[in-house]
Amino acid sequence: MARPRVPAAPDPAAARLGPLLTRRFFARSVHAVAPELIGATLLFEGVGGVIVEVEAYHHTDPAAHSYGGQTPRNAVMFGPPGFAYVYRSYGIHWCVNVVCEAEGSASAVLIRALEPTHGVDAMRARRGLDDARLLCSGPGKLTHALGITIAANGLPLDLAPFAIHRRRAEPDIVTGPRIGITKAADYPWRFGLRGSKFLSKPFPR
DNA sequence: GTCATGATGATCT
DNA sequence: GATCATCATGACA
Repeated sequence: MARPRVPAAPDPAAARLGPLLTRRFFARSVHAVAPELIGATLLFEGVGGVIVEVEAYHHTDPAAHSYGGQTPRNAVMFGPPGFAYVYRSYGIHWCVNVVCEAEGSASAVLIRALEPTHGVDAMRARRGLDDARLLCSGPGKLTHALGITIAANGLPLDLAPFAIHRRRAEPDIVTGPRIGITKAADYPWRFGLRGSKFLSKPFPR
């Protein structure tokens, strides 16, 4: 069925930002940080939205980039928490992670989808799309929409151009298996905002 | 709606 | 040479 293409209006409630998340927030287990990022607002140069989908990658996890040890690509994951780890995916896209836990623990949360709330016109221009549901509904899409590239690799998340604001209310969170991986594909380390129209894929029910 | 496929480059064997 | 933490497109139902 061809649904009429109606761009979703930004949720006015989502625009009420909580305080900035500081490095201390990220200095905890990825399994604690990942679900708490759902509902937070990620901005890059003032453009972004509400985080509606993330995945946790722990250094003991065969699917994590850090699993095989430190390399030039994943070096930021081995550094202190509260910094951005950006890598190229499939030779084409950029993906952004937030480094968690402690220096050397090499654990991170992949930001997979946003509900666009800030700078939506800029995102539409970069992506060449109107439908807000498609602007940031995937890890490669959201970096394109926000203008995040390898230049952001290693930048602190609590200073410009990044800002992540704490959520105001406790969201209804769904969990499920992660997307697009072959190793450890059964770990339920994908977290999402239940019922969101801005997910990269629906959660299995 | 589902499914298959090509693009494209760093990393690793 | 194979493997990717992906996306857009086009065939088909």
